[in-house]
Amino acid sequence: MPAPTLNDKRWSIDLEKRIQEAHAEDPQVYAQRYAFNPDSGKEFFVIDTPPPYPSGTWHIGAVAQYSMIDVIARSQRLLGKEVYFPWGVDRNGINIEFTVEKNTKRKMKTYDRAEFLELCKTTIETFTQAMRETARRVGLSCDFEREYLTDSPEYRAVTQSIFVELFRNGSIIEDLRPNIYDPVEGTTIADAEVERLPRRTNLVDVEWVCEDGTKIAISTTRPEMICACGVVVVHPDDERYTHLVGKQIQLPLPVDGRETSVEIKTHPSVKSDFGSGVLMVCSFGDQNDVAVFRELGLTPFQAINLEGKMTKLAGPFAGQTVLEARKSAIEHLESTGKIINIEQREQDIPVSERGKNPVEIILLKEWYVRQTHTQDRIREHAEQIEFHPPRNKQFLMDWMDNISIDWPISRRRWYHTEIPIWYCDDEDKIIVPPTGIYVQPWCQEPPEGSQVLDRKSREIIGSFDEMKQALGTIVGEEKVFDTWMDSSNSNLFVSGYLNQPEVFEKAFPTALRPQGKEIVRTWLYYTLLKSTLLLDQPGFKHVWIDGLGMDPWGRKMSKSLGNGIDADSVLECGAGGRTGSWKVKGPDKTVSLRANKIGSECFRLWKACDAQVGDDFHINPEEIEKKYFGVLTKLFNVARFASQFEVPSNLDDAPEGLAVEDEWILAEFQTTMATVEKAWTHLDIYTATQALKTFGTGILPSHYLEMVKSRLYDEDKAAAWTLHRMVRDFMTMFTPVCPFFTHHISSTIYGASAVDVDAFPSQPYPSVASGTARGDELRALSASIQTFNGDTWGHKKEQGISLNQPVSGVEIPKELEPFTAILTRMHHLE
RNA sequence: GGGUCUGUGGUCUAGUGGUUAUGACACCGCCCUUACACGGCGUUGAUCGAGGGUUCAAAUCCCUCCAGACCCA
Repeated sequence: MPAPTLNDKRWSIDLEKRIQEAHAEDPQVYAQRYAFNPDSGKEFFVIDTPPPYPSGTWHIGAVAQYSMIDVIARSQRLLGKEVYFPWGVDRNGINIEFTVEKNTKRKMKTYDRAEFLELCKTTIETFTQAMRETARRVGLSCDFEREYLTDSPEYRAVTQSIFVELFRNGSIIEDLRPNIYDPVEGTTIADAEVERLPRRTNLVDVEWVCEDGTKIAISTTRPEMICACGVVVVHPDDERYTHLVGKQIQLPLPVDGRETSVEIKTHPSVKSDFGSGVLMVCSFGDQNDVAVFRELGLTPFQAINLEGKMTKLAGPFAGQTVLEARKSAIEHLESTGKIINIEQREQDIPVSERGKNPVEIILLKEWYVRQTHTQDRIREHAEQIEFHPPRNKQFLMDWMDNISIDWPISRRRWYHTEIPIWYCDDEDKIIVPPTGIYVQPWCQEPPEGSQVLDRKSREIIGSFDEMKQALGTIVGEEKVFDTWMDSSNSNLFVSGYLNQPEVFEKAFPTALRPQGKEIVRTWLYYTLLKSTLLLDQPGFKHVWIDGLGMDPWGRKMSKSLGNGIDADSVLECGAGGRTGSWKVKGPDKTVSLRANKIGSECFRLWKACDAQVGDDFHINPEEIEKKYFGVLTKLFNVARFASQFEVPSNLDDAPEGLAVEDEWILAEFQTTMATVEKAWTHLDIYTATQALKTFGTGILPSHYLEMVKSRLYDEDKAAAWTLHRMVRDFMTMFTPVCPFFTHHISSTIYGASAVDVDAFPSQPYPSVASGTARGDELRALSASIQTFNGDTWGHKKEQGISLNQPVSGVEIPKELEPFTAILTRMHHLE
């Protein structure tokens, strides 16, 4: 018997790692395979990959999602596209600031700004390195050479230039408006960054007295805000209070610097059945207050300052923090006998997503991206984008329906992109840098080429270099951008906006935005907003929105629940014979999970096969191994079996004299090929992988191989050609899912790697293709063949005959008459 | 409190009006058969979350409820 050219007895994690290391060894070879080559003449397929944020370990769910983006990248290369699969790292933001504060036990604002920035940079670099390694380990075919960092001067320059462009076209404005503010971290935040946490609070019923002496109770959880009360409102239909509307009502607490009573008005937002049905509206206790103030045209009071302390307005409580003032206010009300009732209540209060601090609404002069005026236009653009799965488009639409205010983009933090503006003495002129130059206005003068603009009209007045002397003292902006202001440029950046105009021409709208569904309202929405405001175009051709990685019981993985699974431990499971074990907190008790071998190929196969895009997926290493490692073993062995037979010198053209079973399996194979090609074209990973798995572990080995074994041993040329042609093309089609597996097999047996193929394999035997009479006729026999084989194996078993022993009394059905010879030989019928 | 999505054997999953509901894993039974025992073959096992409705016909469409996830107030 000839020896197989595939030496390894079976697929293993050590083999996987050997192949992987060899793959990355030569940067030239790597670049040849995976780097973006804009001059290739092929159609572009630019992927706007989600630049991960380095913070310790990379979430296994995100790694799984990322590996599917890689499947898309590789499948598009296979379909002949020039793929740009960038590797970017998102490094701006408050997270790294928190990490540094925690590590050094010092608040950011106690540092020298430059010193703090340096600390952030070195800290984030160590996290970034770990992430690069995981990315390679899971087999991402990114263009690592061109790595981009969102905190690099190049990236930040693009953000700043886009800001200037948007400012000049009127999409960005500065204004004094109520903003959501985190007093602990000292910064404005956007609506999208607010979350809600349950807290116990006191609901206090306070007695207020009307000018006519009527006493009414008003319930509030925020008595300290009474000093900012601008109006007391009741529902217009609430007959209990009709007679009081228009009257003045006395504030129950002392105040300083404002009138001591307010008018009673009506407003439809009041819930008559809540408490007494009377509501005090303060600037600003919550978002509803903001809306009422705006609708009634009231002048807001500033009760809380930037440190989160009460202003002069609060009279005796001025200078206290919000919480202290709340306590003092209750004590004061109690001592004057104005408290009717206090009850403890569970309430969801708004906190900042990053710092978990209760937020306040404060009037601040900030920069905004205008968005309320352009929602319909974004919707029109979204209509032109293909969503995968289509239903996840709803997340975007729902969020857009909720948008009622502009997007505040300025932040009072440091490790972010600086707002590129200098203000002149006269307050009428501002200075902006030239396009493509990164500036830090808090510590730099405007660079050469900067321009002076009119602050109101946005017109260019002249060049800074010429006007310098006349401008007097200039002050650089200290504030920075919201990180989403950077992230929402990612598709522009990777498509070559500003830096490579000739590439951008062909690359935009960006082919694909893959992302998780939890950041639809931020990353996806803001990116679409930008492309609408800047270019009046949809940002993407396809948006691919995946579900979240959950624990084995379907719960979110989190540190506090103790149910996380480390990505590296799964990818390394089985390397060097080391098994993996995970202790995961389940709903009832801690469960110990064990697996012997997984690795990147098995992990990718699992994610590709186990869940449709968009569904949340459960991550259980035991299941990954049990369900999918065997598939790799099987496919490996089919290839190993094939490798012991000589590879025909001409694999492209079919030899004369194919047997009927060869034609039959080729008919089946070509149907699978058609399914796979269509699925890869439509970014449908699940269907492609399922089709390959079903064919490769089912009908091919169980029926065809068993049938033609004896012919192969007899050195039958037609059988060898059929088998080798199928194995080669199978590996090619499968390469997006398991690149190292298929690379190894194809280059070992056929001398050419499947990962380098840049055209989908052609039909090996067109005369039995889908739609041909001959092909349909043969495929119609598949069920019969499988049934007949199953019955015959079952019959032998019943008779206690081993499979290689002759058996009598088995009838071959009429429709399988053409297969009589081969079936007789296969089952040793007599 | 509201919205969106999801709910199919023990586990995961296919199936968007039409025979007896797909497949995988697990379980159990049998088999070392010249690629593979990290394998092969086979048997169990689901009133398709619950209830109601539309229809000749419902896992599939509609309503109500329950559970979970995500988002929002």
